[in-house]
Amino acid sequence: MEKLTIGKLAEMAGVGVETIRFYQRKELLREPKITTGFRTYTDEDAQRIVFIKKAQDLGFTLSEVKELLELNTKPRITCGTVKTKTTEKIREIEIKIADLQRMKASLEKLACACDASQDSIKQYKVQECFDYGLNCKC
Amino acid sequence: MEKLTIGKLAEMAGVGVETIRFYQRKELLREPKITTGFRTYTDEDAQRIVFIKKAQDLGFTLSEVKELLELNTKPRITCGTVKTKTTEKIREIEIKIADLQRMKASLEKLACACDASQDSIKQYKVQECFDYGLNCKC
DNA sequence: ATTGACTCCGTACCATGGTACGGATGTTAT
DNA sequence: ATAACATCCGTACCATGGTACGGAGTCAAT
Repeated sequence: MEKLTIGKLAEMAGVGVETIRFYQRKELLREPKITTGFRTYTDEDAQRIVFIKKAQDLGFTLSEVKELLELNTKPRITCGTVKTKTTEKIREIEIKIADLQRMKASLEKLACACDASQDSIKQYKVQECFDYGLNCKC
Repeated sequence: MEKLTIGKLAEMAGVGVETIRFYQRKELLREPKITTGFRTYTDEDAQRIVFIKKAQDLGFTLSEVKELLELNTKPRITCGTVKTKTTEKIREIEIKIADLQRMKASLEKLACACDASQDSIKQYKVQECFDYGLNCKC
């Protein structure tokens, strides 16, 4: 297992040094003991950061990510606990997907309205274009 | 055209008074002259706020909404401009949906593994679940 | 042993999208 | 005319997710 300084870790994980310190303050990342003046990190820490970033990209907030990560680290975690948390997250994801699909549908109507009447739409204000798009039957 | 106080406007548009003042500071909303001690607003202001909220619901940030609204004041606004911005948003949303669907599939495997085996659960880490999916056969 | 790069640490600051406070002033109803 | 309420205005504050600063300590090489 490699020993990494905070700078190396940051580079490996593709984040800034300050971000790592921020995650430690937020308890998303362990704070290793200072063995020799500086802290030493491992590959696992890098993987954890990469995971945080990935989950974040998927629309999870840092506190949600923290919850997810706690599924691993909590002692005496039972199958039931994992399943409950996981199922909760699945529900949340489903809601997010539904929201995004609703947004997408509205935007598609808007885009379609723009296609439909190239000439006449030019006269419209943006608001009207939105209204037209949102009520458009295409 | 009705004369509205800020309170009436807020009520009409379904936002707080402070939100209106905030939008004015952000130049999303005009700041009407104080004719008689208080500012007077019109229906158009209400419609503008409603538009802002609508666009926000579609995933536009306030500065993106501002850009959209500025298309009105600029000459030769084309539907194409709106369409380009809209299409960009649609792409963003599609990517988010795809990511969430991948994540959901991974979490479903995890939940399934919880059902399948009580002993092996400790072997599974959330990260692995996200990264590679579980080796679960269910 | 000194330079230069890196780290440590607390703290301040940034953007986003608001929300709250509170004293002064204005309007409206009784 | 006086109470009751609304508005005005600057400013402070909130959460989220970081980013930057600066003095001090540490490490590794020349």
